[in-house]
Amino acid sequence: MDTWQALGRTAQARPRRPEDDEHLEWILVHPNALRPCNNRRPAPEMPRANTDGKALKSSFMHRWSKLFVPTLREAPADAEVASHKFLLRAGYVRQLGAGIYNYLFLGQRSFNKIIAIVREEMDKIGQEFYLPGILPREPWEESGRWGVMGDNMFRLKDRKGADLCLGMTHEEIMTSIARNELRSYKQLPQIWYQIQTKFRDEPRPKSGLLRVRQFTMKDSYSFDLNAAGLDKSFDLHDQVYRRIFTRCGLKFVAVEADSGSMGGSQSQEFMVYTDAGEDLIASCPVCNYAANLEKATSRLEPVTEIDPTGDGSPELVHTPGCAAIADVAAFFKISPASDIKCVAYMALKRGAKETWHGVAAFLRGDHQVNETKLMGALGAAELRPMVAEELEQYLHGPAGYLGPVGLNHDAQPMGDGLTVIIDKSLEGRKNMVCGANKLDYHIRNVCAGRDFTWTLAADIRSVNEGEACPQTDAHGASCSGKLVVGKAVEVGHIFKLGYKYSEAMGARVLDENGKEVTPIMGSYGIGIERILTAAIEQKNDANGFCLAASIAPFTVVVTVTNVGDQALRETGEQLAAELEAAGLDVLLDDRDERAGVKFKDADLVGIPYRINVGKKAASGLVELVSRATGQSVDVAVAEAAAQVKQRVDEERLLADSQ
RNA sequence: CGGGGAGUGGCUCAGCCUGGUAGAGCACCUGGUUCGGGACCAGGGGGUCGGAGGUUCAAAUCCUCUCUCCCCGACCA
Repeated sequence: MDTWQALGRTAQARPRRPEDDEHLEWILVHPNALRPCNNRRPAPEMPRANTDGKALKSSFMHRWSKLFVPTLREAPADAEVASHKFLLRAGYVRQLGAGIYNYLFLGQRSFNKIIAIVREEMDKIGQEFYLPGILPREPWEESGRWGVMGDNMFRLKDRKGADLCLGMTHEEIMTSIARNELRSYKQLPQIWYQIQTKFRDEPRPKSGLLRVRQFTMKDSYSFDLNAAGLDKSFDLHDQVYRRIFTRCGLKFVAVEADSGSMGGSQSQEFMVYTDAGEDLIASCPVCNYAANLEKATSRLEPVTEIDPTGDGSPELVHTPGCAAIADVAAFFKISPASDIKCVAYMALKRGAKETWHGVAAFLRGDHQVNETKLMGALGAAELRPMVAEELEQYLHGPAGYLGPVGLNHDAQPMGDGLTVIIDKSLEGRKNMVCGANKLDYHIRNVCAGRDFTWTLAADIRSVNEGEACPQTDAHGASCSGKLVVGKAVEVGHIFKLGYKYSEAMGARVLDENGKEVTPIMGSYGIGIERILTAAIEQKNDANGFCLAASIAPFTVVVTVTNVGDQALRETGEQLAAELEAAGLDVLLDDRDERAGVKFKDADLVGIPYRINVGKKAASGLVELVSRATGQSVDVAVAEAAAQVKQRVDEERLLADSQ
């Protein structure tokens, strides 16, 4: 109210002009325009009960004719994925640079609604903080991540030359607060969260808002006394995340995920299936198994070993020109499953200093290396293929003819010599074919363990679609399902971090025995714009997209088909006022445009309900159109508001019941 | 970072090969006719052709360098 009075006075200070009212109205409609940082708080509901005077009441209405909603008939050529095209066409966003976007009115409204849902749910389990986006170097040095983050971290210097970075995640900062403030087990558990801008200098921003360099994240961090406590915090987040995504109208799956460089034991991603996604998910249609391909396993059918030749001992065979698996298989008339494939890498180990180590990975000819798993098994930070000289140095052989027989390997991974790592599916295998580390030669009758050994055996392969589900039931019986692989986008991720940060940064509390202990941590993220993007990817058609009422910028648009007709205009105004009174976000399309233009625009921008005020209004009827189904029903003007309210309430009820 | 593509009014694009000083549709402004799925007529405004340098009497067009954006890959707590 202070704002309104102050503005009122300013406006009165000079002779009133007709446009003053309009301008005043504009500001009143947008109380946030005067807030310095409306990103931090959702648009507060205006205190409707406290409003006085007709002017204010009527000014509440959002009239399309007064708004800036720059819809585009055609999508800019730069946009490829559906969500990107539609966000641009619907006037939600405009691009400023690669992976950098302006949010316009509709985009920001939708955004604020998503944030409001996230906040409402997160407040049930945690406490909201707000940490800075610009961060000093020191905490990152303490955790060891100043170096690890590499070029993905935006770095800058202040005027004194001190190093700063733009926050890409906040484990360090939250942990520093915990270290400084938490003293006793009695203060645990704690769940602290924030909704804040993150910066990541992505090597390749892409797909509109799917991979960007500045985005908004809800990130939370839990501090518990012990593993059981962490399990609880993790489960709380799991439950709350499910509610958040459900309320936002997303169809999602929770999948097992790789922990990556975050460290930690368990991690779960919340994924939305869409071809625009960058992740591959393996899931079982029979049981509930679902995992990121970086993590997924499968049950392999036993391989029928081929018969040995000669006395069964390894035999050198001249195989000219057979460098590829397919050539070798054809030459020996065997299945690729009986061939041993070698993929040779140089692996980076990060410690006090960075060192590169030779690694030879062996697996079945018909399998593919999963580099995420491989790095995990090795404890490597990066991988790159060996070059020819390195192949010669470590394996003494040329590409295409590499094999495990006769290799000198280290006993421990990532030593000075060669690390030989085999996929578990090779253990116990017999009579296989492999390269001889000699141009144009292979060896047959090769048995794992007898003819070659290894530094370590691990699961380092990617599962293939159609392989058997790895799950077993309570009685130990195998699941009968076959895995299917689909593309998805990650909208949330929850991690059990363990002690990595609390230990590194020296956070300690006293337990009930007065003994110093390190709290155990979890970290949990939700990408706010990815919710919007995923929702659009999930529900769009030729005309535009459809958002759930919970996250749409407006719940209902009242389309006055012909504003030249005063009766229609008045009916529209009145109906919109009723919808407002019912607590719905209403947009009144009072533009002097042809009906077709307004219908197209309404469909484009994703508002879930539309009420057409047209010819039938004379007989007291309007049309209620659902964007999702396209279905239209005639309802009495007097009933329309209640009908929309009922549908929206049902949608919310449905979400709540899940 | 490797590979590919593109920069010409706000948007989509033509013109470039074969140099001669910029065009269409949509959008925008004015007037009129229209008015239920992106109307029509008439008139009008708006572009140093991403930037720099060069060749030439003359460059959107040819050459060199550079910047930006998009796609594939690498990468991606």
